[in-house]
Amino acid sequence: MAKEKKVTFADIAKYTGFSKTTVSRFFNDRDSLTLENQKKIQDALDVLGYQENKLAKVLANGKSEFIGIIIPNLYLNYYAEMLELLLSCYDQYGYKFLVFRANSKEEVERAYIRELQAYKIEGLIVLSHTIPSQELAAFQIPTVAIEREAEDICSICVDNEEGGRMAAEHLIEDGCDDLIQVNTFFPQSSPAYGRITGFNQACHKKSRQPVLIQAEFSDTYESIQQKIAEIFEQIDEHYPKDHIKGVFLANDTYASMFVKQILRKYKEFPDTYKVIGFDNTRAAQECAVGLTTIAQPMKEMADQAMELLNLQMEMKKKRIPETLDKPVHIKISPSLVARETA
Amino acid sequence: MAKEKKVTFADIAKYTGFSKTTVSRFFNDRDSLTLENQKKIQDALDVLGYQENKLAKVLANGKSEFIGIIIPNLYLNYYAEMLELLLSCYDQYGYKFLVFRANSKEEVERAYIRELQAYKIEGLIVLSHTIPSQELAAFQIPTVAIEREAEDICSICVDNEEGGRMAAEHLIEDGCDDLIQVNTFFPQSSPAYGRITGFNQACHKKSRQPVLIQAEFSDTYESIQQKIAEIFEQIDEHYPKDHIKGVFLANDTYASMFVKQILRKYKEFPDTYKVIGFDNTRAAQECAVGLTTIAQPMKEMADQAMELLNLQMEMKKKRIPETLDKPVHIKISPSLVARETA
DNA sequence: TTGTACGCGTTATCAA
DNA sequence: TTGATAACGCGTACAA
Repeated sequence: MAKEKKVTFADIAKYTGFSKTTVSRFFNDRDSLTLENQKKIQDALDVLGYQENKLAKVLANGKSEFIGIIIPNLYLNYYAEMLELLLSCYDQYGYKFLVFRANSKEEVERAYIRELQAYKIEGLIVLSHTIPSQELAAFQIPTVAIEREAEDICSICVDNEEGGRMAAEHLIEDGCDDLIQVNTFFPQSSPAYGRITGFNQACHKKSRQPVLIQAEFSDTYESIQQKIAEIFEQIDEHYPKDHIKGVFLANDTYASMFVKQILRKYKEFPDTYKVIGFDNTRAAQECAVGLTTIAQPMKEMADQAMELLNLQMEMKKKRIPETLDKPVHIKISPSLVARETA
Repeated sequence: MAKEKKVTFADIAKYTGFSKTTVSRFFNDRDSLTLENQKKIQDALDVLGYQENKLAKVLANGKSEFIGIIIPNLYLNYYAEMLELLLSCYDQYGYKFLVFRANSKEEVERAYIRELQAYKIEGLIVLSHTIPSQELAAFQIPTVAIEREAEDICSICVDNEEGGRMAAEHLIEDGCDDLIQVNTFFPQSSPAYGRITGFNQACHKKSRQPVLIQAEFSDTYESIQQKIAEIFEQIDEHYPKDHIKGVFLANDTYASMFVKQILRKYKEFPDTYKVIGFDNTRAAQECAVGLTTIAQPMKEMADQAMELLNLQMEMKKKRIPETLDKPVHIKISPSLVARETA
């Protein structure tokens, strides 16, 4: 039956004989109190069992220290790892993260953002692709996009063109007869589109003709697996058995599935297939055969994202709030991690 | 230079000629206004561009709608999937999730919880193992533990004993000569300990002598992989080549790595190994060879966790707050998913 | 170095 | 059906 007695500044003010202001100062400007009085207040805090209320604090000073994150899903290793890296930034910055799982419906995600605004988030990290950056920009919240279309907002992306080039060059050097890309459909505004152009460019430079297979990949793991199986069959039937087929897939998960199909059919990984994934997530490490992949430096991307976001947040908190003149776009160079599949 | 003008109830009260109270009612008890006046206020809202401030609301009514989540990591598929399922509950319950990544240091995790308390979370979901349930209970926050020690708090766990039994029985039926468990060190209070006892019991029932290999698995993927490789070598050298070795591992990720080691050595998955994992996460699906595993019904666990948490939260919000007499522990039955490895 | 008085944006209580 | 007023817990000018 013990009642929940919330101890407030008023209580500890009464207890110590100071005013609420002094108590407040104890937390925000400790040095302005004498050591003796600091101790008095500290004692009162302990005795009365004070627990701070940051919501009240936020209401008073406007700094929520909240960052909203909208992330498509966590079954793709890439997003899970990125989220983990972002969350880990708490220790450095002290921001708290309100996380929403995007669900691809514009209206719903819009509602998520409204909710986040209602909680006075100071910043927003968007990994979901659903809402155009133009609309996001209009919210007037410091925002950073990671690996998505971001014309009107700040962004961190891997240099996808470079990645595409690296993959193509590696496959060509590896003696591939056929150069095949497997990817999803996405608009040219998507940063991932750069991979396609980069891949194609590198091929043309060597006077080679690349092939692009695009498919609709839905949300569930099973259906993706199914689709990959179909694509493998298609490739395996269409190209001559003795050709060396170089296949560059949209991410490690897809690539890993592709490798699995190859193994299912050929038992051992044959010389006639070269496979390259993208991201270098743990999916690449878990792959049955060491998966060659284009690595995104995830840690660096997460760090830079937080730095860029923090910059905007700090600017906005100044006495005369500032804004970036125009969105900053940071491109991070990928690197090729050569393993067994290419 | 457009100034950030925050529109408040006061503004729309002035605009419409009503009082703040009436405006508040518009949101919380719409029907108590005439339709006509509802429309007036709705118009004012649109015209002035009102955005709600839930922080102020929370300060006034005490309901933050926050749930804190403390999760060990997201590189293990199990946690990532569970987090995704939990986050998805927003649509059903409307709770917002403040997510912290645990880091195994008691002091640090304690600080996380203090921070969560400062934001007046209404509930807490703990997947991390660091802080004993007794201490967690003392925080007096509605709490649910998922798959961890939870003597003094509510919990959702898979029936680990049952899982261990199923694995043992399946391996025995499969004609295994040796019955080996690979697991981490954990205290008997850990729910996962039940797997060991369940496995052993089932073995003894059939007059078989199980073997337990325990090892310290650290945090990074590489080191885990290394450790699994060592264990595989150890097993492969120690047991006769022609014996059928049944190996039951702590989770799908470990099992998948183990399978990978087998393949590395034997190219094809041999008849002399039977492998069973645990969880049935995507790691099991991604495994090179279809991995037999003990499935945790994750969706059901997440749903029940939210339901149990919500129950406690609702009880606490009553006019005369109630509490569960004693912690509720829900055990969910696992199921064996037979694939190719056993 | 400390205190007074008011504001932050909403809800709750009581009255009309 | 509506309104006045006091909370909620803390920060911040401004004054002392």
